[in-house]
Parts: sequence; C-alpha cells; structure tokens
Amino acid sequence: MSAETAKDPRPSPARTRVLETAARLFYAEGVHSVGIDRIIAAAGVAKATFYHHFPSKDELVRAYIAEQGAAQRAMVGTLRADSPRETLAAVFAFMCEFGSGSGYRGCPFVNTAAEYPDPAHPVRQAIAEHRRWHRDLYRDLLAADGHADAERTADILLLVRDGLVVGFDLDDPATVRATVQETLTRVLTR
Amino acid sequence: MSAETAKDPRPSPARTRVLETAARLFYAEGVHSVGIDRIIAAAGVAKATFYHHFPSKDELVRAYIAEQGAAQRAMVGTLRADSPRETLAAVFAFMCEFGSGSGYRGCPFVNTAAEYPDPAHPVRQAIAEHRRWHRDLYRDLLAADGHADAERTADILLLVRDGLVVGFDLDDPATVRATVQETLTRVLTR
DNA sequence: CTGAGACTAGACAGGTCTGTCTGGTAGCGT
DNA sequence: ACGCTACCAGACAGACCTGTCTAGTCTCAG
Repeated sequence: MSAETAKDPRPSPARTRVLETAARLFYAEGVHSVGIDRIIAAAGVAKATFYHHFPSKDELVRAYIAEQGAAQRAMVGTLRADSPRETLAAVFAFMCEFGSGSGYRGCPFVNTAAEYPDPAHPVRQAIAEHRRWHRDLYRDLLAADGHADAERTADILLLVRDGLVVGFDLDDPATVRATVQETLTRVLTR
Repeated sequence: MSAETAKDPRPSPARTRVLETAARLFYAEGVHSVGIDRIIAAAGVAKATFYHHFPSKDELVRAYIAEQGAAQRAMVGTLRADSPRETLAAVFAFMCEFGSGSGYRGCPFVNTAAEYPDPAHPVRQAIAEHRRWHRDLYRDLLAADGHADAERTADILLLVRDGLVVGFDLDDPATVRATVQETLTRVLTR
C-alpha cells in the first residue's frame, strides 16, 4: 500500500527469476504476446509460486515497468560526467548506443503504453511517472548548466528522446544517430 | 507485388465495413486485444465473409495499416497551402490538432509496430513504407522551399513527428503543442 | 519436533483465440 | 433457367489464455 516503489517487496530468488524472464520476453515480443505459461516455464517456476508473488499478470507488467524505470535511473546515476552539460550529452549518447544495439526493440515504456490504451490503468500511470522523472532530469541538468529556458527545453528534449527511441526501432540506426546529434545542436543552441 | 497500394482490391460493402470497424477497434484498443469475433460482430458480417476477403488476421492488419497510410496521404493532399513552407506548417498543425482530440490514442503505425517485433513481417514493412513516404514528403517540401539541407532536416522532422505522436498520447496536449511549435522554430531556423 | 512459508508439479475450469466447415439465401449476368 | 459470387448464421476444432486448486517437498526458526 505504501509508496515504496524503490525497494523490491521481497528479494526472493524465484520472484527475481520471474521478473527477469518476464522483462526479457515482454521487451522482445510484447506484453500481450507472452503468456504466463511461457514465463513460468522459461523461469523454471511453478504456477502457484508465480501467483504467490504476483496477484495478476497486470501486476507483473506493472512490476516490469517499475523495474525498467529503476534500472534506467540507476544507469543514469553511473554516468555522471564532469559538467551538467556533459552529463546531458552522455545520457543521449548512451541512448543512441543502446538504440544501435542488435537487441534493440524500442522503448519498453512507449511499447507497453501502446498495449494499454486506458490512461487510468496502473501500468499507464507507472509509465507516466517514469516520463516525469525523465523530463525532470533534463530540466535539472539544463538548469544546473545555466540554461536560460530550462523548462521549455526540457520538454523539447523529451520530445527528441521519444523520436529517438521510435526511430532506432523503425529506421536505420546510423541515420538516426546522426539525426539526433544534429537535432541536439539545433535545439540546444541558445 | 506491384505498388498499387492506393486502389482497394475490391470495393465490396462488407469488406469496407470490416476494414472500417477493424480500423476503429485496432486503433482504440490495440491489434492483439481485438479478436476477429468482435470485429465481425461489430461490422455485422459473417465469419466466412470475413475470411473470404481476408486470408488471415495478419492480412487484415496489413490492410488496416495500408488504409491508414492512404488516408494520411489523401489528407495531406487536401491541405496544400500557398507555399511549400506553409504546407509544411499546415501538416504539423494538422497533426497537433488531431493529437489534441479526445479520441487520440497515438500513431497507428508506431502503436502497431510495437506489437510486431519482427522487422521482416509484412505489417512492419507496410509501416516502413509509410515512414519513407513521410520522410520524402518533408524532404520535397523543404527542397521546394529552397532549404539548404533538405535531406538532414527531413530526418529531423521525422524525428520531431515521432516525438509528437508519442507525446500527444502520453503527456498533456497543450504542453506538447507548444513544445512542437518551439521545436520547429529551432530546427528550421537556418 | 513442530509449524510456517516458499517452493514444485500439474490438473482443472471457463473463457477466448484463429481458422474451417456446413448449409442456406439473394442477386446478377448470360 | 443456370451458374457464379457475395453474403449470412453458426457449429466446430484445436490451441492458448488467466487464474485456482490439490497435493506434496524442502528449509529453517523456535
């Protein structure tokens, strides 16, 4: 009930295995295309154990989204550069590198949102929460860099990020990489 | 195999009803969440009739994507403004207006791509084709306007478009609208 | 030793999925 | 009158879906 989204409820090995397996399959194939049976088979876990840790599939999806968000936050924490400006560049460079990888399948948040139309759904709210964090990260970095219009530019960077994750999934990575670079120089110059 | 994507194979009323119903339900709820039974019930069509016109659900999805593309191309054709520059502005203004509507649920191409991971799948190829048209539209308009770097700027506009369709689905429309406006002035100034 | 909790294996219910098949009706060109 | 095609209604097969349940194993704290 409490808002302890950061801590895992229980670090059970079976639960962890389920969550990792689900993340892999959900990301690679989509949420609705992967059934519980396949997840528990791949994770080597009994069905009763799964339903012991997760009350429903939707809750597993929610946990998957929350875990992806936590992983991204942790990742950003590791690549603090010398200046806010360089940190910002490092964030986008990382996203480009990740997007160019062979296993890239788009942004888990955007992809999952496409499968959950109702904005009031818990899964969608978890996605919205992560988006807010993302925008705030940009705003804080811009403000720390002394940017004149940090608020509006943060919105722009979120838009660029969304275009980035879609483009790397659907278009030629090398082109998108160059496009992102050029876009950043154009929108950040001021 | 030919490139006659514009013409419908057969203008049968039942087929049209199925395609329109499928488009509405697919867009509102996602492809995998809507079954054939619901589509034919809502369209008032017998199952045999459906499979008479469409060999499989995947082919229906492909037709849905192709039809969305044709509709977008037709829509752009109607809003030719006085100059290429104004036409470009009108295209983005239209997307913003559409994205601000209450029934907006994101871009059908992006959303459907999220449910079809395999890039070699016919549905994904239909999506890629539409994206190419979109990029070429931008490039041609920019070139006709005498833009110095039409190719690279077209890539940027496609990226902005992707950010736009995602943002209108997941964030506050008024904010996204302003963000798009500001982004365009920044990336087009040169 | 006892009892609680995490775990495994797998049957089961009730529903939905895609796709096929049967059988019958209505219009239409020849 | 004939055959062709489009269409309707709905049963059916076989697979898969989520979620529940039974029954038993193992570990560990007290």
